[in-house]
Amino acid sequence: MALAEQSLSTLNNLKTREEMVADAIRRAILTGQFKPGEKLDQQDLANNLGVSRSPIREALRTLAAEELVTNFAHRGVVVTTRTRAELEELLFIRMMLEGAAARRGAESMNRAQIAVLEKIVLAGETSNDTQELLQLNNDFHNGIYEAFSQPVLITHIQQLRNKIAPYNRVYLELEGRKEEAWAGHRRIYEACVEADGSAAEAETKLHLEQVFDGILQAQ
Amino acid sequence: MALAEQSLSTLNNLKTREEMVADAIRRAILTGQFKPGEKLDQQDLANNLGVSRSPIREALRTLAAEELVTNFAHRGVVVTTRTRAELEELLFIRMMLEGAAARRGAESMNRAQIAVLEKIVLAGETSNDTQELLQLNNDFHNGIYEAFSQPVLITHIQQLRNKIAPYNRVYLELEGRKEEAWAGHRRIYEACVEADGSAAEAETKLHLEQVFDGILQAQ
DNA sequence: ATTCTGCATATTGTATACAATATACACATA
DNA sequence: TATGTGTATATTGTATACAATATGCAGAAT
Repeated sequence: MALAEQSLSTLNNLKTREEMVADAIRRAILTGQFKPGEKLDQQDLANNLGVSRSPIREALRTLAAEELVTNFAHRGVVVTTRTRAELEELLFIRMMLEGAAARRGAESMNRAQIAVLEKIVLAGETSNDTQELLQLNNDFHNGIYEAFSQPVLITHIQQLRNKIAPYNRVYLELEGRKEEAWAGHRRIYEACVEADGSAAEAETKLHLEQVFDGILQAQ
Repeated sequence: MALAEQSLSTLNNLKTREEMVADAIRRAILTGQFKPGEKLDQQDLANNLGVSRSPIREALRTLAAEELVTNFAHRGVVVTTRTRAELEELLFIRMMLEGAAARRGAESMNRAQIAVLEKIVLAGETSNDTQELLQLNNDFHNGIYEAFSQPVLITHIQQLRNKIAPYNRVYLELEGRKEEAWAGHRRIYEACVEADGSAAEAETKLHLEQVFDGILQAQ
């Protein structure tokens, strides 16, 4: 094994089991492998991931604080389910934060960042794979938000999106929604090209409103 | 022991040790008993709270996800410290969310809720005890936000305030800040009386800006 | 004197053992 | 049959034992 690879692997192993377990379960929830309402058995998780219940339990506390799972004392952990009203609240908050972030992003993007964004838009407009589209959607928004240095805001937005993620998988498969979403992305992209913060904010809010409409419709 | 008391006590004991521990440590951080940067020794906590390390560790994972503490693998947990830039970001987010919440609150408060708010304002204007003023400040804002039913938004705001709490204790002791803060509260209160959402939002943002100015000045 | 090396120690991370609670089912009772 | 009660069982919650890592200091090397 090459040294570089070895040290890289060693670095990865520096992550504790608790961290790796939390990442694995979080990923499973975000990708829809574990669905809302599904019970997560600690011993099963431990067996599947090859660790004891200790790091499993600690990881579940982390995920519970992120509201991706809900813990019922003595009864177990389930993937969080959300009412329509709760989703609406989350979507409202997300609109405020992402609107503000888009404004700042559009005002501070450089050419290289815009070029990356353009490639993502083109890829999104032509792709038809749901999994890939979800990834491109993430890349697009992150491409804007990472243009400026507000790590706290970005983290908050990401966590909000995670909370909604289990509910926006169905949405993209609705007729016409995919095209609608990427038309919105293109308008936001164009606002970025012109460094027009107000337009970026307005288009982002409009775009999210359409997305949310689809998500709520799918419930 | 009276039956009512007993059953109440039993209900309280239904809380797991992990929950009680998390509450205790969270409270200690929010009240300034544990200060930013302070290391939290697991065994010490276990001894002081009369439990084993297991519930302590799980509680610390919860608090870490809330960003009240920061975990360094194999090195321990410390109360989270924040840079000025991070505080500014948190304050910015809080302004957006609390502004929106104040608008909705002002538009939906009933007479009883307004009467409660008035008492809080009067108490705040006359009190001089820092601890009490912090509590009254909480009560005032919660009094508005709980007037409407948006539990998700309220939770988010509360968590944001918790993240900042360790840094806003010094502020109230700065000359003139206490009066400034309660003058702001009164203006927000008056906007609520008139059910003027726009004014409530504007006054809340103004109020928070002043508070933030004080917090940042104290750093 | 300063820097490096290696070991001792303390603390955290993980596994396992044990206790407490909730659930389900059998059985009794009306 | 329907309802209630008790007990067995499975799962979670907690304590303890053990492993792994980081830290600090003693002593060596320069």
